[in-house]
Amino acid sequence: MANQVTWDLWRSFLAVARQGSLSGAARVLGATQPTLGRHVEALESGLGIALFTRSQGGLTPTPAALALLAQAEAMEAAAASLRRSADGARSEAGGTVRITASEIMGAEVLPDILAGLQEAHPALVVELVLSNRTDDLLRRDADIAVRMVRPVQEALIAQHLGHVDLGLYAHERYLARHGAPSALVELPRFHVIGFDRNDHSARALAKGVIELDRELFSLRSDSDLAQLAALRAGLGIGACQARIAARNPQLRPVLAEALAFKLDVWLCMHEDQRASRPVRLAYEALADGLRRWISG
Amino acid sequence: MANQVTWDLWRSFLAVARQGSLSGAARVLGATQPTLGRHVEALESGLGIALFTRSQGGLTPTPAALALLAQAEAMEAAAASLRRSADGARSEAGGTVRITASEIMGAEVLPDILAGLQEAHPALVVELVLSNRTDDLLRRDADIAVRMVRPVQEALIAQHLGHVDLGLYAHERYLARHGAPSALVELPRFHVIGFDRNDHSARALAKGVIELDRELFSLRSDSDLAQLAALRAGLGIGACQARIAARNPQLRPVLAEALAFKLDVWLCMHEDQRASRPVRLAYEALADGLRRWISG
DNA sequence: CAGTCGCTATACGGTTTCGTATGGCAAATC
DNA sequence: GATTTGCCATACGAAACCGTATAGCGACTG
Repeated sequence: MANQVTWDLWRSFLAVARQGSLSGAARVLGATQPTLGRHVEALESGLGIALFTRSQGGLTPTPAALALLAQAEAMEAAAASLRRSADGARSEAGGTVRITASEIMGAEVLPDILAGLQEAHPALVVELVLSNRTDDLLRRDADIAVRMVRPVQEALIAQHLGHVDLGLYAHERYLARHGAPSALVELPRFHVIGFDRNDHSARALAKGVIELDRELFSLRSDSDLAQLAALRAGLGIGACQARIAARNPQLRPVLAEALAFKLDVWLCMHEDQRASRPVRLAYEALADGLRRWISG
Repeated sequence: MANQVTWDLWRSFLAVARQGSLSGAARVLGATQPTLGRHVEALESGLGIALFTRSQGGLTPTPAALALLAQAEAMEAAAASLRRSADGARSEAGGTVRITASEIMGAEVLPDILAGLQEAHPALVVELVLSNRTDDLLRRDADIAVRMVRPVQEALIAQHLGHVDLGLYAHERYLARHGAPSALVELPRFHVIGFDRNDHSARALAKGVIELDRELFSLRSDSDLAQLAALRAGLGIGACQARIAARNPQLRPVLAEALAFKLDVWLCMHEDQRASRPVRLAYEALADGLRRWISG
């Protein structure tokens, strides 16, 4: 009853909630099922609330536990961040750095840059998180973020690297079969590849340039990579970075004079991580590589 | 050597780093000095790095430890947030809610609103953090934030409540002695109260309206409350919310027709906390009270 | 329908961890 | 200059914790 709620109990709580069973959590944490059972019991008694309903098949989180889950994950992210930083401080050359970027940047642009980084510093381990969420950094899910919007948080070091040009493209096979629109108003008669329900990237992309309506698209996907793959496969007309399109000569610009966006490229990291050598190395490599990518 | 780095070790690390001694940390955590010594030892051996240099007077953090400190604090904030949420889920009426706001709002506007909340829900405990930093919420240093800028993070629930009017004011005693400026260009000849080194609020306040130069001010303070106090004491001309100025009839508007700002008022909370009853109660009370304050 | 699998709950012995007590050291104090 | 204070380091007994083993239950399978 008067038991202390130690931080470790939260780790056990998180594992049990994720695995759905004491046994599963025990396997993940390298402990045993009775131990996890005791931890959950201690946490429940320390907090004074029920966290799981026990059944023979496992443990089901109560609504109260579900409400705590996201915050426990934030705590876990902080612990993981601490571990990465400490590992980076230990060895002179090694360490792990966790980078988040948009799907497109992460899959199409960063690999080349990271390959060079890996070659220059073989002991460096890079973790790459592809996500369009912009709050990975503040949740400490990552050390460095490549973003297309200007970050506003004061605790971040942010650097504007320039901008990439975007435009509409289509595979030459598609254009040979369906022709090409000669004006924006013709677009609805073609197969347009666009977002499904996530209008976030679209909002950032087309600030008042054009009214992007979900209904316009004949192929919808919230995965930018799926959109790019569809574009390459000749399914229709879609948006793409000019430099990425240039790598595939079969992709031809569409309505290039009528429609052109640009996206700013920002590189961000935590102020705290300034002293971390692996993070600094990766940051420099990304800044250098992205600048080179931007300028061609 | 092959020891596990448990989450609790970070709590001990944080306490030792803060207190500067094992004994002091032991007092804070309710443990004993040998235990804290063992924890630090285990953490250092688990991470493979030295965290403190021992001396007879206490323990001094190494640079590596200092680099980890901010992240450990983030972890602590997450743990505290978990505890608040759990406490709120336990009792039907009670719980603790942590609110952050700017100094001015927190000292001049919120107390009245919170008094009403306290009266309606006596078991509710309110923690008020006055800070102009905008990242308190994401670091989980608070549950609810009253901010004057639009938050951009997706994980936040944000509500625009309206805007407050700002203008320049001065005490009638000051005006009687020094007169009042009749145009903006005359302002440098008067005593102007403004910020010291923190130009953040100024940037948000005067977006292109007027070039605010630090040299313009004859009284400089980064504390908004100190600025307000100086204004009330008749030290010179300074910016103030119109409704706050109206409560003190001796404060007279200066250059009201030439200079008028407005600040948006936003109320934010974490998505995660939607299920938390005390947070929701405080959120509703703040939304209601602030709207009333804004509309007069 | 018997058999297997996966889970939780409980009892018990071993190990880890903690707290108490003590020694030693440096700095401040009377 | 003796004394007190505050600190870390170490040794030892006690308490808490963990893991092993087992029983019991339900669901799925052949």
